[in-house]
Amino acid sequence: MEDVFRRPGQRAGAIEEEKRVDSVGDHKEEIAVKEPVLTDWEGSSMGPDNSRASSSGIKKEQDDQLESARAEMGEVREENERLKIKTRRTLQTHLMIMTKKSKETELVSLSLGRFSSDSKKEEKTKTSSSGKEDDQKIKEGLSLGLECKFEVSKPDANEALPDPSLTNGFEEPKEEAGETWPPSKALKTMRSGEEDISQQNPVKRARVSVRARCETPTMNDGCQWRKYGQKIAKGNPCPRAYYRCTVAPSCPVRKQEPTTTHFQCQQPLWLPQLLQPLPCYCLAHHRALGPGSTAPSTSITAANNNLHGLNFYLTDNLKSKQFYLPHPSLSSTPSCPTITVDLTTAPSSSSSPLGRFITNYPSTAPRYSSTSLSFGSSESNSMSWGNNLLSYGSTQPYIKNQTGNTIAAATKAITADPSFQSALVAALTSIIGTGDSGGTIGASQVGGGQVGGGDNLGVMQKLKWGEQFPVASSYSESVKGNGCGSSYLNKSSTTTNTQPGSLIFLPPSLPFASSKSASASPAENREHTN
DNA sequence: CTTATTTGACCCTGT
DNA sequence: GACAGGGTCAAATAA
Repeated sequence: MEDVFRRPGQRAGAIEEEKRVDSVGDHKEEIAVKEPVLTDWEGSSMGPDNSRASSSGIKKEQDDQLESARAEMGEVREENERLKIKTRRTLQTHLMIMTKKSKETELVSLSLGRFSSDSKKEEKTKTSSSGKEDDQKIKEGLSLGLECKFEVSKPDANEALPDPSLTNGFEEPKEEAGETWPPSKALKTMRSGEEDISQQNPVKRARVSVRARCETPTMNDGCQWRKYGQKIAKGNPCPRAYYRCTVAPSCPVRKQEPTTTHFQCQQPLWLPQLLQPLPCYCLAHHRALGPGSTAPSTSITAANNNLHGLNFYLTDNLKSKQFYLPHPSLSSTPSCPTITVDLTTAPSSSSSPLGRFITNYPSTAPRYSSTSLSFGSSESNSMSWGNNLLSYGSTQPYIKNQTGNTIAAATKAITADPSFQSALVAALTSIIGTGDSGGTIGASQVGGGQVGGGDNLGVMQKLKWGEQFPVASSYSESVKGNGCGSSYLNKSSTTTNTQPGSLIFLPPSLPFASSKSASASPAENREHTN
């Protein structure tokens, strides 16, 4: 019986156990109540049979029995009390875990709601709603609006869950979401590749958690989108919505997104969610794109030099932009590596020299210590994450400030792992999206391609009209002729099958030279004919 | 009345 | 050339 109490299971089970504890207590109290009856019975039954025995002897015997029974009862009661306390503690622990989990879910769902295309409807709903609960919700929304944190904080590692099934339950939805979202053509391709990887390394998906303060009340990407079409993509139950930017009448920027966000509340915050609030590419476009402007050759460099943050350089011919991730931390559980980028603190003023990257690059490192991050060889295309929080520091055996490492090596390392590509892209996108820079990652250099800085449109167009990137080409198959860099940005997130929106820069009236043809897109044809 | 959204049809591209 | 699929247009509809 004690074993039952000393093996607390899940919450429901614990409650049940508490009931059982109570019932046991009742039972023992029952014993206590019955005790006199027993003695009465003994006395009554023994009375006539032991009439010859001395009454004092019988009394002694009864007293002994009574005392022993009482002593036993006391022990049982103590034990019962101990078990009750223990069960309560267990329940409290479960309750704390559940509360924490619910808070996480809240964060996720609320943050996800931010990029919902129906933000106006949400606002309407919120404002029209009444009642204390609704007010509370509104307050939550407002507070989130003032400081929106895209954060999925996993339970602390030291708070070990009593039952692993709790963790499993938390991780489960993402798989379901992946399954309920049949991928499109490109996704199939990507998934097939990823599934192969995931079969070999079943739990190596990187999760990016970005903590960022939002300067504006709404998590707006700065563009005003107008829906102009909707289409059901083959193999995708969710129709794809087409939006065009209406900031300017002639704005060529368009984007496409899945029309439903239902699934998003079912899963932790993965890359696609982070990518959904698209940064205002069009603003950069409006700023950067002038008549006769040319597309600069742009490149991105990921650098980490101070070991306390990530610095991303976006450089082009004219200028370079540096994006600093103040407090990135790479944590992981055995099932899910997590990259946490804390943007809530002020960036350091220290700038970094170009050309450093965070990683050493052992060519043959199949497995790493629990506190190290490293990149596997390109053959295995795998990246292993340790069990503990990964931080950049000089003490890390594989994470060193190595000036000798070239960017090529870094990009090679990144190229080796798609999840890290996605993570990096997501991080960069989030940063640039929240920052005031017009810089936009057109396509990630992490795949050996190019990235747009302030004048990213040229790169976008360059991407769109022809030049394929080693990574982008594999990720944006569905875009086909439109190898749009931003499409890659978003398509890259389709590795998790949530099919985020993609952004398309329609060809402006600029005579971009293209390796393909000048009429790569139907829209362009139409524009020319019209 | 204005503006935004929906939705069927059309066009283009790739196979 | 036929077909499939994606992207866009534009009339109809809703707010």
